[in-house]
Amino acid sequence: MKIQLHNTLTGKREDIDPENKGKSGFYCCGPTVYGPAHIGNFRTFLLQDVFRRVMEMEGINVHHVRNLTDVDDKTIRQSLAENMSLADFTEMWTVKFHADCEQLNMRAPHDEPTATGHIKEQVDLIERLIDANHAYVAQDGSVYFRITSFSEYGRLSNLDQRETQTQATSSSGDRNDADEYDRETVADFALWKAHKEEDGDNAWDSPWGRGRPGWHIECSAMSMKYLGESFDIHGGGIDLCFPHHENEIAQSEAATKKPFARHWFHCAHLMVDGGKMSKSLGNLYTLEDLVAKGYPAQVIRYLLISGSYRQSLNFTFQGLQAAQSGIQKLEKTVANLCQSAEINKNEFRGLSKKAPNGEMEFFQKSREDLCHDLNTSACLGNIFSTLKKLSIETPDKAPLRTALEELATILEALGIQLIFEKEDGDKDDIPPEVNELAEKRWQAKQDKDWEAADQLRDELQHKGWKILDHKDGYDLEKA
RNA sequence: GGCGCGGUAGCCAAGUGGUAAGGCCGGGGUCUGCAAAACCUCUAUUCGCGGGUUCGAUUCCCGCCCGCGCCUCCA
Repeated sequence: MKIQLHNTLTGKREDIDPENKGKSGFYCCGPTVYGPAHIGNFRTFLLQDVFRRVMEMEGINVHHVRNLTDVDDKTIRQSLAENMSLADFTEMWTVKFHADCEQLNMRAPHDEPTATGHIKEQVDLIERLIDANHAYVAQDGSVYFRITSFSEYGRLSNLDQRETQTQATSSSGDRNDADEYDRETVADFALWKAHKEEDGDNAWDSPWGRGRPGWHIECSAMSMKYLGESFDIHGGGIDLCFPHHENEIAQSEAATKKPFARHWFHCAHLMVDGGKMSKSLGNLYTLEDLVAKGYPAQVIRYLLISGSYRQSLNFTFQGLQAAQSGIQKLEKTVANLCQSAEINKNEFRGLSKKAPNGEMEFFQKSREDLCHDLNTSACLGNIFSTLKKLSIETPDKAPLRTALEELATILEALGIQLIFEKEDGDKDDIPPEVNELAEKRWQAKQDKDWEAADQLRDELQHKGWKILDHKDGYDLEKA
């Protein structure tokens, strides 16, 4: 089935990979590893993960690259502050990032290049730009991209040159004032930054002296190295549109004279309580924060992908709660259907497969939602409505099995793993005294001693256990 | 100021030129000694406001109001 995605560059929904069948280069701007990624970062990475999964479901061979920015002002500043080498410092946060990704059930990219691991590629690219007169060396040994040499500049973010230049003049403030004297135009951006005192030992040799790469150049150099000078899809948060992606396009296309990424895939931001998430407002959450509050990573994943990617999603705890209830409903319904189909629910996940060439019988709508501009929200909606129909119409085992296979396939594309509770092993976790109370209460109930039974039930409640009665017995569940 | 996104039930959120998916919460019911759980079921004559086009607009056009984001290194 054809996959379509809105392209920021053209403002239209376009087919993905219409010509280069079966193979797709997908580059994502990854995190700067100077601290724990927050759930806003993860919303983007998660949506990218879903998109990759959708392509894979449809049989496209994706080459997924996501970089790690391991040298910039923040990483340098923090590592120095913590008295660690830049390498050790960024390694520490990379490990943390990977652990978070795994918890969130994200597929690892095929390549995860680092900026410091690709100094040579970046230097080479900068040299090409200087040779082509698209870049120049400033007095201090920094190298800048000459944006007036690239007439397409501003196309992605719809800024014309006059605008970018006046904007730069009026808003650059004093942050980069030292650089400004060296630049031909204030809007020119750094490809290579000459070494400064505050960088410590973090500098590399280059034809222009010691220094370090500017931020934008790493993505150009690394995407081209792993995916070629032109590739299919480039993704990131909407905030990267300008200047980061604009700069990437300028650098790359000026150097290669070829179109860079064909398709630009931008995710809207996650908001918190209706506004931007920021450290200073104290509303910046990490995965760890939420897990510590008792929300499983799967629930967080569900919430973060439950809104469509072009729409900003407002994070609230009420929303998290809703996500938790939603995923639980999904789990119960699937467990019931598995029972009807005489399938062990633990084998449910294994039922997923690649999507068929033709249509799905039951979950085609959900599949189309995913393929048509990654409409995760509609996809989930259609999952629920299809499930409702299924449980009412209760078809025979064979069609039910087909339905479950399709559902497993869709959920695999969403990366949602259902966790079925009350597995056989779980009973062991019940403390003996709790079991004893529950037994007593059951006995009292059999004896129709309601008062005693209710009292015991309250007691169990206090100990944090809930009784789920059914006809000829009961289950215990942690409250 | 420029660019972009959005305003749909208590909350979250799809969507289409033909009369409003889904989730959460809440109500009702079945079950139960009562609960809980589970299952079933109900909840927007209406889609920010005012015009226009149309047989018909939430969906297209114009204007207005409100919210949010980006505007040089934040996913």
